[in-house]
Amino acid sequence: MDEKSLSFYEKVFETARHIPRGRVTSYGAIARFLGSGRSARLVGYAMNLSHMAFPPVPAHRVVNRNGMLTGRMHFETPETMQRCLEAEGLTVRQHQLLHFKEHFWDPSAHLNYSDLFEQ
DNA sequence: TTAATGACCTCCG
DNA sequence: TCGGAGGCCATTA
Repeated sequence: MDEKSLSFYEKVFETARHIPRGRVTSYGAIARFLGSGRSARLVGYAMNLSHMAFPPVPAHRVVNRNGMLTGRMHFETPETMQRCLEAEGLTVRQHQLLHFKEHFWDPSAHLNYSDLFEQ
């Protein structure tokens, strides 16, 4: 599969893999980076499939716009997502990320779409 | 082919 | 400032 055949969710995977350890981003931020800021739901759908993706996708670093761990139910156990984040130095309270803004990592500010998907 | 679904976001009252 | 409703678009049945 060449870069042009990359489906939307494969681009989501590739973007998510670039999220630095200890940082997080949002579905909407990824959607905007991929060119369709209104496709945030598709990013969520893509994360559903990320379990069988290889290389692995750090899906736990993707939360919703408020820093809530809305996707925790889709991990092996509802605690998995929180544990992964805490293992990276983040603090989770009531299924919500503390200091979300400070740890927020915006793909469109650190990555270049052309570099990733168009060489 | 049509209809329904979804780990969301934004706008409007 | 807060809450509700609509919209978006790929994938699956």
